[in-house]
Amino acid sequence: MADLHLHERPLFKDLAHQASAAKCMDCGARHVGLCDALCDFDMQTLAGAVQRLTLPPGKILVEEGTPALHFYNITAGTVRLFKALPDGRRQITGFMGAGHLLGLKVSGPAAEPGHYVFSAEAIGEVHICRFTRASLLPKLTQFPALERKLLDVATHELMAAHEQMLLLGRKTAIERVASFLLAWADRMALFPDGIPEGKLTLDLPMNRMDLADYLGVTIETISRALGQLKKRGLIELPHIHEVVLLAPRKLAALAEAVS
Amino acid sequence: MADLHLHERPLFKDLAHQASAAKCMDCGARHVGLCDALCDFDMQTLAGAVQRLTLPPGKILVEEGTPALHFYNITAGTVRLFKALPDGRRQITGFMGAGHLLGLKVSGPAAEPGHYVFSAEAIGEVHICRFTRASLLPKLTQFPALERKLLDVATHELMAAHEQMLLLGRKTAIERVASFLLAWADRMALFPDGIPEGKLTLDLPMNRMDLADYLGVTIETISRALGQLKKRGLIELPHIHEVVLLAPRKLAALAEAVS
DNA sequence: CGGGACTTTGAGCTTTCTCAACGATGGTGG
DNA sequence: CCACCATCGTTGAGAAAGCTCAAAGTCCCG
Repeated sequence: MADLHLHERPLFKDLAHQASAAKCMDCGARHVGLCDALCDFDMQTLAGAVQRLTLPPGKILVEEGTPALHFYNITAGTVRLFKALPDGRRQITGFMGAGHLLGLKVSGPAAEPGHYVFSAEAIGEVHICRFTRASLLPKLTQFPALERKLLDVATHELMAAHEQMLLLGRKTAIERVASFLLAWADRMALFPDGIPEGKLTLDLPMNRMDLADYLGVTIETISRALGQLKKRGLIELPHIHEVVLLAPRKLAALAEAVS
Repeated sequence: MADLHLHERPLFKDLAHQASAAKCMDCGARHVGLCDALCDFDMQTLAGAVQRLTLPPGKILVEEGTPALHFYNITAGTVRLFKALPDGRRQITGFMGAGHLLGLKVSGPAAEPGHYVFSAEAIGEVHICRFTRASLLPKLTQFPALERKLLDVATHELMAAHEQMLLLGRKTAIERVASFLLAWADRMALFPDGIPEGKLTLDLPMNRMDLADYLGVTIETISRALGQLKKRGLIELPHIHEVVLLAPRKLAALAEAVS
């Protein structure tokens, strides 16, 4: 509703500070992800268990049903999370960007091994920081602040998930697309003071197929809905991966079926 | 997939033990909800801030957008959680039963006041144990075990939410109903050793409208899907609020689109 | 026994999907 | 530098799943 624009926002946006010494200390996501909750001393001990990796487009990070061995902290790029049915139908459950932690949701209690309950693939090139679950989980009990942060993250994702259920269960195609564009703009921190009146440019790293599988429709429907929004003067599409919101407020009214 | 039947299960099922002294000590949900994580001593201090209430059918516990003042621990009955659009469309995001904690998801960081992001109503008569967020939140920092339990709960709900997204975004009406029946059976702890071969009776406290709004279809579609399942010999409908699963395995194959 | 709320069933309609063709775009090699 | 090719996106026409509207059937409760 009124605070739709709050939902998909990543929890941490301050990329400013930079340390300099060890692997973790000069990480771009140092003050973005949960690493912030580990004190510097402990960061040193964690750094030993950490791998920084660069993944090519399409690279599979996580496959549903495989043993959950790692956490992934995304430092650059975008990842799609999804679940699939045996006949190939796919539902993308979220897009994760810099500062997001991957691997929280596994079957069984959080403290036990378990298996991943989703798959994850890189969209475009992705930089991640990977560490074993075994190395982080003990830290949880040691640093309550870390657990608190994980709880905040989980709670936040839960709210976004419920908003998405409303979208998938009850919104029309065009409302879904409008809602997505606004949520994406908000997540990119483009709404510091609420939804603005004027125009606003968005970069969409994902392709139409991803969008379709995220919004529970087909690529043709995505294409037609975007066309419709363009025809109504609500957006422009300068490039395939770029959308200009011409009237964000009107888009919001459409997304929430106000009027 | 294979572990669909794991998802909707409440975390705690052992209703056996009974204490006897104070308000909390003889609570039926004492070893079911998160109270288990508070030591007995602290339970006493919490008991002072607790109200046990009995709610009539249809009673609104929580209204979306209002300040989040309380946590609710459900001790008996079933509650529907939902989000609604201004024009009245409604999406039920979950059904909560005995042992479930309500009020975790609010806007803003978990430690701040914030507002509820969902509404909640009693289905049938519901018994709850209500306490203020203000009284519980300090306990979080004090008892890390409590925070851990909340994290487990949130993680578990997140998995269920993602499973539901797959259902809402990609499954047909009949697959949705089949999936729901299995998830509900599992949640009622009827699958201790996986999905059985033989028949199995379920009580459905909610009406068709609730089912429809949970599964993202209309009541007519629910009715037709149940009729279809009956015609195929997969279920029986002795009463409106009772379903007999005649062939749970076949139902599971249908729910996951296997074959 | 009657009334209201809920459920089922039926008929026609709408939205979205499917299938197919066409168009754009970006990368590659000549 | 351009032409070609593969991939991705758009557009159109017909089909289908599910929705809407309407009527009849059930069930519960007083």
